[in-house]
Amino acid sequence: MKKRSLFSARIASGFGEPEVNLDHKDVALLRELARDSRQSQRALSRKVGMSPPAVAERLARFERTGVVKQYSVAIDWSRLGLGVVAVVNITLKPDQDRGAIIHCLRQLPELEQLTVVTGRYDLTARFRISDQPHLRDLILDRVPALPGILRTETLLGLGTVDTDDFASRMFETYPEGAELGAVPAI
Amino acid sequence: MKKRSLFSARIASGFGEPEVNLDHKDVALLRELARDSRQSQRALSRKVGMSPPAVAERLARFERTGVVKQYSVAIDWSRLGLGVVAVVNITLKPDQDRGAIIHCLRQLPELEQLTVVTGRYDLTARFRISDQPHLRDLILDRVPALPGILRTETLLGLGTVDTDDFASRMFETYPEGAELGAVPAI
DNA sequence: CTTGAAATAATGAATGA
DNA sequence: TCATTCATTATTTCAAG
Repeated sequence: MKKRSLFSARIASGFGEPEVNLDHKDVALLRELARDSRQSQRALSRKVGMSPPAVAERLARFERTGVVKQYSVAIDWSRLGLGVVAVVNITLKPDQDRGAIIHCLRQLPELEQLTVVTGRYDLTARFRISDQPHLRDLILDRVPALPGILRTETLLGLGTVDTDDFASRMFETYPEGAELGAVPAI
Repeated sequence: MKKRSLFSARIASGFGEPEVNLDHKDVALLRELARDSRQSQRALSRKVGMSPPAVAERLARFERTGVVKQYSVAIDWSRLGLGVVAVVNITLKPDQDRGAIIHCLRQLPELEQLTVVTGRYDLTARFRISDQPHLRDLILDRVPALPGILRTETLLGLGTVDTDDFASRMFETYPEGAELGAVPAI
């Protein structure tokens, strides 16, 4: 079966920003950063077989080209009283301005993810909350109060797999010797 | 309006792990880490008004108590040829073992997020793909081939707001002087 | 990209609040 | 008990090859 090229170098057809080409050492570096972004350049240099200045230069290039948007931290929200996830599929009123409602939804601190979609719904929002009263307050009071929403459909999360480790897994799919840019056929 | 306590100290009702108590400096530290997790302990110590060893001790405590699961990196996937998101809502066959299908879905490298839910669907999956052929291969061939899936409903992503910055925004909602654990009423 | 020297940062012990 | 200072060790950065 033909392998699919994911990390190929091409220009994104006029929209957005140009794509970036990565070599094996870039992928190895990103894999290590995805695993632990706080390790030193020296530790990284040992793992990918380069000198520390070479690592520093590549990290700077990642930031310059925008491949790395930021170095962040994965929080266990259940330890901070925000262990409940609610997925809310939203249908907007016809001719509703998406920008306005998106702006309003962004004001809600519980919003974890908001995706504009085509299909059965117009938006899918993912909220992180603490408990039933919190859910009721959000779904029955605050979200319906927003202008332009025709109806919502709430799914209560029972557990999430793979929340934060897409990057780790994606870069780990490319072992040291593999052909760059090829996802193994499943 | 009553403020909702999010970061309160309590035991998570017998399930999961105990919750963790944070003070103002913890929140300030997590806010800085969410903004840039690669900055030095010195830089962190200056920003939160502590000595570097005190910062080191708190970072170690975050990891020990599990509040921080890992230090990660936010990738701009559109720069790597994975700029398209597809949300797939999945209904399982009755009496289907969730574990098996979840295990299969996890094998797909394109899976970015998988949430077990109650409501109209049984699972909602979020995939990251490159283009139309990739989407067709995934949605028409590989996902339906998985055992136990009754039907799927695909939403094509047109754009995502707030993918990675939930932590930043959540911790920024708690400014220096604010009462710990209170989300401002909207 | 690598090497080595200078600047900067992390770690741990001793100490004071 | 907790945070700070200081000395030691480690890392980052810069210049040169």
